[in-house]
Amino acid sequence: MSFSSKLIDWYQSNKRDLPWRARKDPYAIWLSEIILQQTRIEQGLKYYEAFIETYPTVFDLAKAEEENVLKLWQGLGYYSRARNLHHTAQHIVNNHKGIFPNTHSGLLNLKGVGDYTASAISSICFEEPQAVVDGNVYRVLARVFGIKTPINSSAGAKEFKKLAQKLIDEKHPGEFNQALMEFGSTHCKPQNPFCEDCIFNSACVAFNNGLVHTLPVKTSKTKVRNRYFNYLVLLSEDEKTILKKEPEMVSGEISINFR
DNA sequence: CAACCGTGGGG
DNA sequence: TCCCCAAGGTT
Repeated sequence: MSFSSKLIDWYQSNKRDLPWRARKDPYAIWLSEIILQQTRIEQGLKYYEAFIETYPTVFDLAKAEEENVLKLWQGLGYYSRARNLHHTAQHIVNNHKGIFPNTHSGLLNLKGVGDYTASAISSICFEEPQAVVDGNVYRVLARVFGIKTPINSSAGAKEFKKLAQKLIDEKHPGEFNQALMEFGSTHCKPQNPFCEDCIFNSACVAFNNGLVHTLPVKTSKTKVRNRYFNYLVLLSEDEKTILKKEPEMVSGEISINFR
């Protein structure tokens, strides 16, 4: 049985009942995808409900005041998403008669829509086989296939997109994409994944080599941290610093000799 | 490609 | 308290 078949079978019986899964119209899917960018489903859920209720169609969103859109977005973070959302709704209404582009490349032209979101919309709404690669997909593929390429590198981005694209079920791309993300989100979790009860554990490279907690690999970016050091500087009567360097000084240690 | 954009939750 | 992570995109 293929990777995609096993995955989709798992999805059929394990998927959560989420409101946007009941529809395939690009407005609802686009709205949900923008809201869910870098946002947990539990957090985005209320906002999706509020937006779809307040602005049932792209026309309603387009004619809203930006101020009101931002007000409804309040608390979600990444506020440029809200401005782009409103801007794109007006663009769709004014230049495309309210009809969303129906291809991956067409969707990519919309503000706030990158490769991930264009792939999600085109696969879910138009059955275009474009693989999504989000944090969940990185994790699942890195573990199952034992990929050690850092996910936050350009090489990693290419490699994972290529693999996901190879694995995708071209007959059911939307289903496959959602299944892969759902699997990563609720089963192949970052911490304490359910490896003992996993459809891939006989083949999973990470599971069979003790790498589950090692993969995916992420290169640590140099993060700025405020550190406070206290120095004691001793001066002699003639303003000379009294400090003697130790030979063989260990990096990071400072030695001061008093005399 | 690094930096930046936000908030909430978990370890 | 601190760091990581979350259905990413833009500059």
